[in-house]
Amino acid sequence: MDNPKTQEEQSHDQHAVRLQKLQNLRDADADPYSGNCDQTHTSAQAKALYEKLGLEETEETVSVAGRIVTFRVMGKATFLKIQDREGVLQIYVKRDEVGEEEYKVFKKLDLGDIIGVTGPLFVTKTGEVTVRAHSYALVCKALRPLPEKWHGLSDNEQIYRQRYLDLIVNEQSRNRFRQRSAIIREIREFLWEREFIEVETPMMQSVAGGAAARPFTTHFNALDCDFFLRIALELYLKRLLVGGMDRVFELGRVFRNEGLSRRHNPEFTMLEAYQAYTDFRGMMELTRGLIQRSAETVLGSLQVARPEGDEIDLSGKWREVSYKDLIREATDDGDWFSRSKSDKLNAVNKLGIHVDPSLEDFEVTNDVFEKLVEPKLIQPTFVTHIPVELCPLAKLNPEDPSTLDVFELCINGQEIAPAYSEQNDPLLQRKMFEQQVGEEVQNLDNDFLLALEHGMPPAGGMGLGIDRLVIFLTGASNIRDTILFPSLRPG
RNA sequence: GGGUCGAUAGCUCAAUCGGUAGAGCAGGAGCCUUUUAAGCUCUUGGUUCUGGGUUCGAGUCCCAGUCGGCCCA
Repeated sequence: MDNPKTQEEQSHDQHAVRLQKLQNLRDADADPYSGNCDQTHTSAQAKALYEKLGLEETEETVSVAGRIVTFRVMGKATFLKIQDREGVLQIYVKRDEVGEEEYKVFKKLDLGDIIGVTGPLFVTKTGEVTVRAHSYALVCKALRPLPEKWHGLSDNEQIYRQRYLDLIVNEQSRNRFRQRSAIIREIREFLWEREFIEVETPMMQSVAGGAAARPFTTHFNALDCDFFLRIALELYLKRLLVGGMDRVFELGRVFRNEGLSRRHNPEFTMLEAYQAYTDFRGMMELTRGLIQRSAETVLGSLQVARPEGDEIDLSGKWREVSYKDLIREATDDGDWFSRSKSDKLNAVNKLGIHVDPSLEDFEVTNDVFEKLVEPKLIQPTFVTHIPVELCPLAKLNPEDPSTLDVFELCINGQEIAPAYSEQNDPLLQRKMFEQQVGEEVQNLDNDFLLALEHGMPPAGGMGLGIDRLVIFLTGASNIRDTILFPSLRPG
């Protein structure tokens, strides 16, 4: 069945060699895609079983399954390792145990093939728990070779475009996405325990409100009109507050038609939670508890390591400081907020940052915040008393109506979670929306304002950027390392 | 969008001043019945991202483009 000449000619072309191997199997009536195999134990369970029995060799038989990641033929015996969702397990195959003919076929297996193996456990003389194969079954022939076993896959582009290869080969990446899942699970558990209910609201909206960002546009054929992908969850969740859902949250994708960077992906995952009869102070407790719980469960610690070397300490209460104090400190100017815009621009240049002179006064200050303050807020910090211009959806601070009853939580040099005492005065809300004319595509959501007029209970609301939370909890250096399939130009 | 760096075998990477494109792993043919990045012998494998240009000669220099990384907006 082998044609040595053909194989020799094609030995450089691994795809062709594997196609030939597949054909040989089919010719022998052994289609590797038609069957399945048992999995009584995962790799970790098999090892645990052996530890529990504590025997040098046991007759306990296990069936395991996974992808072949190493394959060492030593003549009439072979060691190989299979990888399943929990890790890697060694398999030992002896010619004398599986039979001469079977062993010949077995040796044609390739790295990347998926097999099932049944046999008893033993430990090798170097101490590794191993399955002594009584039988095996090829259940999927891989036609493409795996990336290199030692260096793995390091080409960024291939990692993102062919994430499956990254996941097969790079354990760190595998772990990071498991952690992401665990974090999200903890967030849900935390909110469910506090009697929040989870909802789903429209992703396609005729008015994309709730934030200042440019939306993606799409066309709704049946209605023959343009729709927008949502940029925030806020306005629909507040409608649900009006509807009597006093504790409500949504965890889902939002879309912002803006640039890509180390910290921005156009589609990203947001949590928003709203709780009636509390305010932004209540949200402070909620947000802190939620992040502490995630860190504790997923990392087992409230001290989070950073790639930069230092640690983030999430324990205890977190620092609270007003926006204005931070600005005065960063500009070393106690009278910053009484200066004219041109004075501010002059001062900003001296601080060594570039600011667009056509910006509004408050935007100049906010640029200072984003460029000089935020990057330095490594330890968790609730920034409070944010200027009224920056958000039209929050209640004014009673003592200083030029600021809002809100906080912006910064950790790891990034803003990660804003929270408000939600504005529920329908007339004032309308006025604040109307003053926002200069903002990017932020049309007036009249339907939302109508809902407010029916009465929304006083409430605290918070939003949490899940990707950014995952960045710092997992020590990733880039948002793309926390998103399985980040946005890329079509290749 | 601007700046900058990069793209070489399936993967990870070399290639001096512009002078015959190499290695390790993977692959192929063998040896090897407890290996650990197994080992040993032999061996296949290239549109050097694409398209132009300079040159006797281009992976290398120049121009344009594609994709990606980083920094900035």
